[in-house]
Amino acid sequence: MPEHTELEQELLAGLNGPQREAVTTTEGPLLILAGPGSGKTRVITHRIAYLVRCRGVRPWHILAVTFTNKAAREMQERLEKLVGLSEAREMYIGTFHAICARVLRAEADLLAPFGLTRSFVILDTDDQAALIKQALRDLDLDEKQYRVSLIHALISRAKNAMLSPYQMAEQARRYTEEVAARVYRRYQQLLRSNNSVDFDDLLMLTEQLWRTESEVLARYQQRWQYIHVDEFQDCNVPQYKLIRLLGRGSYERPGGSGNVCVVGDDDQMIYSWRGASAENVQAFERDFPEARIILLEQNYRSTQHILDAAQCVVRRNTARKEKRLWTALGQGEKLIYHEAYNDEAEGLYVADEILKLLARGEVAHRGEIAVMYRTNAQSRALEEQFLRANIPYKVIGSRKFYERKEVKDMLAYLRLLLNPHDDLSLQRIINVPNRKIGPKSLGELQRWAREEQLSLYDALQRSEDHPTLGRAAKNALQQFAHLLAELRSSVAELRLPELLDRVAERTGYGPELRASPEGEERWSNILELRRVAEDYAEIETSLALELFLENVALVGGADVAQTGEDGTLLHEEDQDAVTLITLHAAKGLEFPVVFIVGLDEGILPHGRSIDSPEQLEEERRLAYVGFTRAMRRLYLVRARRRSYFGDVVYTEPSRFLADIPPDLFASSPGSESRRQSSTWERGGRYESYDHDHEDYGSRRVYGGAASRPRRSVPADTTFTPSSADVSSTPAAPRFQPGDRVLHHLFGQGIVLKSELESGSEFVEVQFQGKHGKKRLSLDYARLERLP
DNA sequence: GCCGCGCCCCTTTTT
DNA sequence: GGGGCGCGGC
Ligand SMILES: Nc1ncnc2c1ncn2[C@@H]1O[C@H](COP(=O)(O)OP(=O)(O)OP(=O)(O)O)[C@@H](O)[C@H]1O
Repeated sequence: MPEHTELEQELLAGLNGPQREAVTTTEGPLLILAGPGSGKTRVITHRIAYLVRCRGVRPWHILAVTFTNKAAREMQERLEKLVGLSEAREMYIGTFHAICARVLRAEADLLAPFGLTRSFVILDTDDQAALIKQALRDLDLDEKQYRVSLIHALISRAKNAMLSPYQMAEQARRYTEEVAARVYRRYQQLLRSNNSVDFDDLLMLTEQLWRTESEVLARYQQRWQYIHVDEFQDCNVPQYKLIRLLGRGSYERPGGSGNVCVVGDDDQMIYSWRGASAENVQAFERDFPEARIILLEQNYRSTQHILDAAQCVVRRNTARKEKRLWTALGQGEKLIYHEAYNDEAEGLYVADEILKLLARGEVAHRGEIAVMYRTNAQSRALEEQFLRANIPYKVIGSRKFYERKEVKDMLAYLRLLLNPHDDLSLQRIINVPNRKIGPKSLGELQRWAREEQLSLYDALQRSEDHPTLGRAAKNALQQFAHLLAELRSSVAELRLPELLDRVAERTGYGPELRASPEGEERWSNILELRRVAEDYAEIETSLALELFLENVALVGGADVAQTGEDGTLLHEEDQDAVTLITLHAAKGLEFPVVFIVGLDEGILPHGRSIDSPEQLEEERRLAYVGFTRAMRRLYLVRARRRSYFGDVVYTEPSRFLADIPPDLFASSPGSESRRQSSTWERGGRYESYDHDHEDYGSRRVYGGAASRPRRSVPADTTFTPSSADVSSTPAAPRFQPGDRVLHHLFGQGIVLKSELESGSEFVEVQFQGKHGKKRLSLDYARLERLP
């Protein structure tokens, strides 16, 4: 078939030898171990495209698993480009948790033994904590002594090791763990009586279902015949077991296609705290002994200086296999190191530098820039400066929006409509807005519900029969019961966005917020939530509710972008923005320009990891992951003082800086920041030139250890950007006025105009229906041309 | 029953 | 810098 060869040529054209081998080895297990930027993810996407377009594999037989939502979205987008929207939509691409949620929901009939029904809800972190707290109270344990966060972490660790409460108690190595095992038991009871699951349950229950129900497993083995796992090094035990079951069946009942392609890099293993372990690679080799192993050695992402620096940091880890990694992209620019006076100045420096990059045209779009940090808390200092400098940015993985009270309240209503036995949500909103059902009435109702073995919802419906509650309380409860029943019946009548409207209006929550000026912002948040719900308007409402709530729980909603001026929330595709992201979430991504901030002892490596050699190695890998995200320019930034929980703390430079040979650094760009640049004196003493010269001499310097190899001055040459660095973008517009287009959210539309602006194409599209006219950047918007 | 104040702890990292 | 929680005043 000649088209085949042509297609094949096209797909294989952008691949090197070993990559081609990986892509065309479509049958049997495949293990790809390779360093960053070597095209592992590219192999997965091209392999999938090859399967579908050259080997005639139907797209619904394809499964691709990622670890973060962002990675799943990126892969979906890459595949849409390679195989087209309609085919890509038929594949299953998602995180383990999302896949498990989908499986469990689909197998609703078999959930009864687990104490769940189809309408189970996935609890977010806060709700999980609330249940732990409840469990502690039920067991008469002191919350001060047994901190919720600690107990929660211990329970989660046990669940990820697939231990039952009983097994956890047996294996307890300290008293706290024994107590946690008791809490675990109660916590599971509470979860189930709420008809709810936590994140760990999703994995464990699916594994259990597949392991015990062989016909069910067989169906999924039939369905997903080509399995791909990205970032395999971060698999934990239940996740690996899922892959094994799907690809090879259980020891007792072998099965599955055996077509399992896993790709990973042990130097990028950064989730061992979540149960990831290098043992999974060994397990894979044991369980799939015939696996073809392919190594990739050429890095296509970064320039040599960046790679060198990254490898110098990770090379200090013991017990790692050295991998060859080279780039043909040339030496490239040197790294830029900057030391700021404090964390505020750190943010200011980054913001300034970004403005300069844009002004000089060294970077065409803000989207080419990412700022990475170790802890989420570090984003605030950056955000403040970005707001001041009017730099649009987006914080990836920020859950802030979904943590707002009004948003949580609305979501609690929605969850209750789906799953009336969600006592947690009912408790939350029974008196929101105020309907005179205070803690006393609620407490009495709960006590009674427990006594009568009713869910809170059923108890509410029958509150007339309550023996002791007074008339006023009963009236209030009855009225609320009717309200809920009425809202529940409107699920059948309304689309999801309209359902949200009805909830807001009928509960009186909307009117209350709109009535006061203070409520205005909160009301606009509810409108924002409604906007997210609009994506589900076309789907049958009860299914839409399920999907919407699942998405909120697992994805934490859209990545939130914020404009400079007014702080309004905008969605990702709406504008060109700088990315703010944790090092963890950045794994698998790449950006032309990367800033890593907080290269301080205590931050990176994090203070909690400093005492343990294993954890310190993980910090090193984290730095490695961060460095290797950069394509052509890498900034390493730190602050000498930092506010920590309010008070000021002096920091020392990260020990990782000392691992980088000084000749890989350029000086700070520009003359005015040269004043701020810092240097190490010959004696290893650290000295700074900006602001003041107060003597902090008693503080120790540079990693604190005199024995540390000391750095000399990073060469103090002026930084000159090379013209080759300016990224090139197409000179001709892709769309013309009159073109018919399809957008994944807004549907069909007609291009009104198209213009090129600093190398990016912007189109104005008139969409059909309520979306109306929109201006989109083609750098972000996914637009398909329609014939 | 509501609200405001002050105290405490908190921070890894993600689903 | 901030969120949760308990206490005390209205
Ligand atoms: N053969 C190739 N020719 C040109 N570009 C390539 C080739 N292989 C990979 N690339 C490019 O290199 C970059 C890195 O690829 P990719 O993200 O797949 O690497 P990776 O191994 O998954 O990296 P990481 O481990 O850091 O996630 C991408 O921009 C990709 O398009």
